[in-house]
Amino acid sequence: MVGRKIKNMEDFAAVSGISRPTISKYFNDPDSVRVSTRQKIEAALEKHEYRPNIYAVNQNRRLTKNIGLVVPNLTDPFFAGIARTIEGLIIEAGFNPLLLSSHGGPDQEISNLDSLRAIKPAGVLLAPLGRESLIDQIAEFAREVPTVLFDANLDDIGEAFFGSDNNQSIGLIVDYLCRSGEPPTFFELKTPINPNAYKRRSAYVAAMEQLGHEPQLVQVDGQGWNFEEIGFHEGKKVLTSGQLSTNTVLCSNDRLAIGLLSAAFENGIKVGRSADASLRIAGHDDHPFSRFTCPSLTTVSQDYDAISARSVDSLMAMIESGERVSSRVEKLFDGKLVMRGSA
Amino acid sequence: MVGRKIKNMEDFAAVSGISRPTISKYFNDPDSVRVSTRQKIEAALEKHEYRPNIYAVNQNRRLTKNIGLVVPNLTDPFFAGIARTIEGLIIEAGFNPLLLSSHGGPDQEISNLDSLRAIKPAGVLLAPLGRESLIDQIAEFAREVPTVLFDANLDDIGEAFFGSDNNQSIGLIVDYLCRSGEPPTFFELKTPINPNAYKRRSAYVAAMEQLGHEPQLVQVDGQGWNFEEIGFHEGKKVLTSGQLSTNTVLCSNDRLAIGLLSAAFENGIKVGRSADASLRIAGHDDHPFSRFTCPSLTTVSQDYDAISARSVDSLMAMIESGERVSSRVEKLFDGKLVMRGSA
DNA sequence: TCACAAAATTTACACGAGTAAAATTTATGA
DNA sequence: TCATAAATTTTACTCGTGTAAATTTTGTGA
Repeated sequence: MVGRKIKNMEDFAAVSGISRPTISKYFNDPDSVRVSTRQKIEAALEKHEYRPNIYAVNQNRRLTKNIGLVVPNLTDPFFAGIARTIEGLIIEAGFNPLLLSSHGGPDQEISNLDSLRAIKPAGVLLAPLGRESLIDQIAEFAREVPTVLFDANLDDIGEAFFGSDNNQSIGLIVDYLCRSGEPPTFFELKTPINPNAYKRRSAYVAAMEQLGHEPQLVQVDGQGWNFEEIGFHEGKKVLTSGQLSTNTVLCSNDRLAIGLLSAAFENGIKVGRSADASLRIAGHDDHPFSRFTCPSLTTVSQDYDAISARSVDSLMAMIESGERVSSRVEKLFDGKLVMRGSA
Repeated sequence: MVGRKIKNMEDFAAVSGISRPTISKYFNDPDSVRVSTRQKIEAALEKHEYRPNIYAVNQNRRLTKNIGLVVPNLTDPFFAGIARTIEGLIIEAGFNPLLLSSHGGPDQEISNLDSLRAIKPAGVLLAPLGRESLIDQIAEFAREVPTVLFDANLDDIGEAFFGSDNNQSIGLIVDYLCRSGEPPTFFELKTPINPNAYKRRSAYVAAMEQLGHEPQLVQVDGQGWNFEEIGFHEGKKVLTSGQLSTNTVLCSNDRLAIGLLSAAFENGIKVGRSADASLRIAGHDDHPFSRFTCPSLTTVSQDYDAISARSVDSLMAMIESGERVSSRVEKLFDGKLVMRGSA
């Protein structure tokens, strides 16, 4: 209100009648100063509006309060949702999240790690793309900065990994599909960009074999992250060429399934589990849009609340203890069957 | 490779045989030093791996190289896509984008502006939520920091605004729908959170009246950003209660339309422009998923490449000149009709 | 009232740069 | 070869804060 502007901590110390080091102490932990002085500081704070320059703060602190959060592709609502959840948890823990997206590109992923190095984060949560070629660079980063992986695992990189148990979740839906109709054909990319896709493929094969059915893989061409597009175009080919040996398709992920649903619709193929339908389609992930496809998509949901919570917890524990963990933790969470209209 | 680590600019100056101030100059503009010294520096850079501490840099620079980018909701693929485009443009211009999402909440929006204040950005690109209650705070922010608005306008706030011409785009699709069938009913939220929604409502009314039809508004309840959900639930009610006086519905945005499509499907109503369809549905925005709905969604696309480019350009011009513009610029871009299966 | 510990203050230095002014070197052209 | 301007170096100060050590003040209990 009054007088000249407060431009630094010294000015603020002057108007609040407290020494600068004590002010500094207050901002690092308000409870570390005497109650009476805290009240003085907070009274002054209301009148004068001051807050520490974060650049000066971070330059001098041993460790910043920044946490990096890297997701493969923010354009995918699935990851956007997860990012939002994790951001919230980081803030709750008193840190500043810094969200970066690799946009599906390995180069961008490395560039993101470089940006993170520059801000000297206390820790990083990374959902890697999983490209072999760059694993060494990621490994080196994880050696420099406390890093927790989620969503996709990289052997022995980072202090911990939290993700979904693809064996369990794929097993679950394969089992359901077999019980309720013809065994599923597996629809996926020939060369997936996501490491989870490979796990799901082998999980499918294993599940089918265990149930005494022969696995049927339909592997289509396609690059990049526009899965709906790929599912649509390649799905059209598959549907018209008679490649499907059963009336049931399990897609490697929901976005492929959304494209395939669209292809089926355009070809006049009725999808669903009703008597007059000729095709069943199921997905994996419980993508935010899966509820609103026509018909709504039967899928498996990942327990992303648990994955997010454990990832953040484990990173925080590491940061607070100041030590790297001795043995790397890997924890896989179970998926849940989400039965809807399409299968 | 050799010897001790480079920990600051002084160390690096030593190993490269150049004085520290010259090194500093180099990092601010490599072309500002003699070619021969630039080569020496770059040679040393390859051997020794050093880069300036961004906190120390930003503390001392008059102006940081940070550009804030605030979008209403990153979970919406529409905004995620725009954010990605703009981020790219900011990087091209030699600045560091800092992406923040308001998550649809006015409080988060203000909190984002606060975070931005802390990093002292050279400029900010803001797509505001448009809540009346907080306009003063946003206005104050825009006075402190060079700000360009996009997507949604706030009167007289910021140095410029770039967005879509809702009158033109809504006019376009109303015209098309009227020419190709029954005039559309307008499906929207009773109390929209987005200022564009109000513009679209009045644009619809104006377009209908101009064509000699009576505007029909169906305004449904619903809070928040889960438009598909609202479109689905409220759409079901509307479809069963016979509120629609025509067989054509124009939704205020694509996400509502996606929900409504889903509702129609579940009620066994065939949507499209074929003879056997009993309902036409159209949207607005050309949402990334609109191509893959069943049937695919007829809509209007916004020219977001132009909006992004002009927004960034105009902010950069302001930053480089160091001056605020004298007269506020407002530019609206035309939308394009995207004809697909649903109408 | 006194002793004692906890908290605050004073003092001093560090962090890693930007930057301005003066002195020096280098490159360029006649 | 010399004059000249441009680039570089030297020197010195600045930014705003963290933090350690020594000293002083404050609060507490007997």
